[in-house]
Amino acid sequence: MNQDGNLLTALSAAMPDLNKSEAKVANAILEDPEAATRSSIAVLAAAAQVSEPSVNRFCKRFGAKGFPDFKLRLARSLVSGVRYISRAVEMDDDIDTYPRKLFDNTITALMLARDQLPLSAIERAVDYLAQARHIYFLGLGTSAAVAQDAEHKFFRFKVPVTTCTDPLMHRMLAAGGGVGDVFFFISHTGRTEILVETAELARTTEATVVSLTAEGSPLAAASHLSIGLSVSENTEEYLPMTSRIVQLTVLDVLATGMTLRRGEGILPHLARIKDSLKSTRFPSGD
Amino acid sequence: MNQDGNLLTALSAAMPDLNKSEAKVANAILEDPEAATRSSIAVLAAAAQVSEPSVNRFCKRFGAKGFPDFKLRLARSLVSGVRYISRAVEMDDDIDTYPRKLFDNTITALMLARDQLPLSAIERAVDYLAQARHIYFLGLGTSAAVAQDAEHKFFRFKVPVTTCTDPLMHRMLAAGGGVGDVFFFISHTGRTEILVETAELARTTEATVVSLTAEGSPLAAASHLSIGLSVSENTEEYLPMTSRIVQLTVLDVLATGMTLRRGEGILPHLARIKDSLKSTRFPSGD
DNA sequence: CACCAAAATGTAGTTTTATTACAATAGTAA
DNA sequence: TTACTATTGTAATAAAACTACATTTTGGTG
Repeated sequence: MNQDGNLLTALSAAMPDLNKSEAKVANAILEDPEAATRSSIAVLAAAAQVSEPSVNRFCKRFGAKGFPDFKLRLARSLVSGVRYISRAVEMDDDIDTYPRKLFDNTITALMLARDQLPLSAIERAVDYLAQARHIYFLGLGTSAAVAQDAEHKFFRFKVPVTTCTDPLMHRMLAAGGGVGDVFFFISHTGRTEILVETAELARTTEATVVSLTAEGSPLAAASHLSIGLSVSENTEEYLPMTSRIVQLTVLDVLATGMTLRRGEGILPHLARIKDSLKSTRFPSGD
Repeated sequence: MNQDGNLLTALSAAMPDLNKSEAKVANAILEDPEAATRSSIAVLAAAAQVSEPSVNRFCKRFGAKGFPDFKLRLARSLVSGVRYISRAVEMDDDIDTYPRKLFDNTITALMLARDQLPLSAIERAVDYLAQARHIYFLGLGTSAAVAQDAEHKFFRFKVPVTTCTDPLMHRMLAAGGGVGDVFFFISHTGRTEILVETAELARTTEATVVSLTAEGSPLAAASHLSIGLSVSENTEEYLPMTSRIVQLTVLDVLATGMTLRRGEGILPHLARIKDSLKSTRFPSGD
């Protein structure tokens, strides 16, 4: 798993589990990974303010044979050209700076999510969705847009899909849930009271409650199944940004899972839906 | 910054100009570059049947500071080739495969977009948006969800923002456009007839027409300003996937551009909006 | 063909770098 | 507090890379 999983994301992900000197080393590396690949163990140890063996132990902890091997892996991870230390946008950033930062932050968020994807939860979610008689995507605020996007994906599988943004409507829908209904809740924080209450209400019925939300949140607790995303709040200064992108991508994964579950047979159907739009468009060159 | 020309290619290219022992080293490396990155200078020298200093000289000849530096560059060259190839999901992919593929494809799309971002168009778009009296985000299908997301971002800047998905409503809104109105069209293909017609209608008014769509598309042509995204259709088998993610990220960039344009003064306002949601949530642990 | 550069390659020793063994310290539970 | 464990550092050792210089090879010349 070390072979492919990006080392930088592994570092950021492991941060909480590291002890003092290990954390120092991790920080020093994340600070300037490029420089780290060019440094000797002594230089890096100095930069991190720890002893050389600490750096060495750190490397081994991450599955490397030793420091040189670690540097090699690091170099490989760097190829993508992403700034891993998610630098926040500053007020005096110019046009050459902030777009790149935003893209890099988003890319980093996706890489982190990719490396800690709760695959078994996803698999079970696909099970539920594939067997659903009716799917309800419920979200508020930014997540409402995500829910709308999900609707646009899942109706293609010949399942009735409903999205709505009215919390009162949510409650009524939830109260009316029955066997085969899947209530799919989407929430960044997983702490929005009305949404959690709606989830609890849905749980009192025969319906299945699935959520795509923060790990360990009240909403996750209220669900039969939760696809837990570990949220790095710090990057989202004033505008919600990366979290919804991750959510959308997870929904892509679920939709793809549906497609695979349905087998080859569904492909002509999907193609037909896609082709139905052709006549609404100006002919394309290619 | 880096001499990014692939090192392996450079090696093969330089072959004819190399002397005997250098050629031996080159061959040994090309034989198994992966192994070369893991070997010490002694091992590689043995494999190439030359002395260690020969290997060292060889490295310097190719612009490296020394053997370790050379290995680093080699390691980089080895990944860069593969990284950017996006792999399509196959019908027999399993849970360990397709989620990763989807994430990788999305990440790749973002990296590509990042590297060819039309910065000047973005800058001008921020100009328009910052001066707008009213912003209309118009999109259909998947792009409707993107438009909705945009609405959730831009209303925060104290500008009236309208989104709607009804094409007839679009037309009426467009027809009523005036000075200071910005019609922001979002479309993956840029070829949807009704949308292009609406854009053309809006152009007959005093309003400004901006579009986030495929480069060189009819919609782009119909706009005062177009933020052109080069679309790689091939990855999108049956469901639109990566394009909307890129669109969303570009909208993040625009929103951030707005924030920067407005200056520090806007920050308390953004914070207030964010805080307004606090009371709707269960208290968080941290 | 012998001879002499000049280039190429190798040898051996030096320096740098990484690792290991072990000691010291800090933290934790009895 | 004491004893135990986990963490970190010190110093010695081993490994790797590099340099200076010796040797060989190559190619041209008398």
